[in-house]
Amino acid sequence: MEDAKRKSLEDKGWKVGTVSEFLDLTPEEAVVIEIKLALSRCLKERRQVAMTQAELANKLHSSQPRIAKAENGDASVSIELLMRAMLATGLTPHDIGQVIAQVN
Amino acid sequence: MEDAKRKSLEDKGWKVGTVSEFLDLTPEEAVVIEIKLALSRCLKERRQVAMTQAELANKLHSSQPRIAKAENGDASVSIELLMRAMLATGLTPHDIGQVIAQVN
DNA sequence: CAGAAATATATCAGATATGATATAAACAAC
DNA sequence: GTTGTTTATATCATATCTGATATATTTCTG
Repeated sequence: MEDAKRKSLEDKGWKVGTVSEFLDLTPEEAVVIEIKLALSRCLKERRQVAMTQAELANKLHSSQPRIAKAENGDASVSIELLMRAMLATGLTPHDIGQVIAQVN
Repeated sequence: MEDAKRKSLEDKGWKVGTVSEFLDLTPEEAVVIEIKLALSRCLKERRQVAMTQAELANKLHSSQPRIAKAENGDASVSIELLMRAMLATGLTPHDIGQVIAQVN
C-alpha cells in the first residue's frame, strides 16, 4: 500500500497505521475496506445530483453530519448505513451490487 | 407481508412484529433486510461445501456460534460480518455484488 | 465583501454488534 | 444406543455504530 493512500485511510479513522498493524488485517478486512470506500464514493456522486446532505439525512431519520461522514469514507460508518443512504437517493440493489462487483 | 414470513423474521430478532411496527420500517430498511437474508443464504450454501462453521470462524477470528447466527439470518449480524465470512469462504466481491444485485 | 446555505469536524450518551463461553440439540458412524 | 462431530441457542462484557448537538469551515450568491 502506498504511503499517500495509507495516510488518507488513517485520517478517516482506519486502523492501518503501521506496517505491522496493516499486516494484522486479514485479506477479507482489506477487501471490506475497499468495498466501503467504493460505496462511499458512489453515494457522494449520486447524492450530489439529487439532494442536499440534510435532505438525505431527513429521509433516513439520520443527521447531516453522519451523511458527511458516510460520503467521506469515515471508518465509523457501517455498510448498512451506506446502503440505506444509497437506497434513499433512489439507487437500487442492482446499482449497489454493480458497485461491489467492481471492487478489486 | 405474509404471516409465515413475518413470523420467521420475528424469530430471528427482526422488529417487524406488528403491522404498525412494520409500517415504521422505511422502504430502505426493508430492502436492507432482504439484502441481509440473501447474503446469509448465499453464505450458508457456499460454506457448507467448503468447510465447517468452526473452520470458517477461525479464519475470521470469530466464533462458531456467530457463524451459525450469520447463516441463519439473525438480526444481530451485520452486513460487514456477512461479507467478511463470504470472502473467507473464497467468494469474491463480484459474487457478493451479484447476490445483492438480484434482490427485489 | 457580506450573508446565507451547504458541508465538515468534534464530542457524546445510548443503542447495536461483537467474540467468548457454556451448553443443548441434531446428526453421523459405529 | 453410545460416542464423536457439527450446528444451534443463551448469556454477557466489551467494542463499535448511532443520531444528536454544537460549531467550524467551505461554497454559493447577491
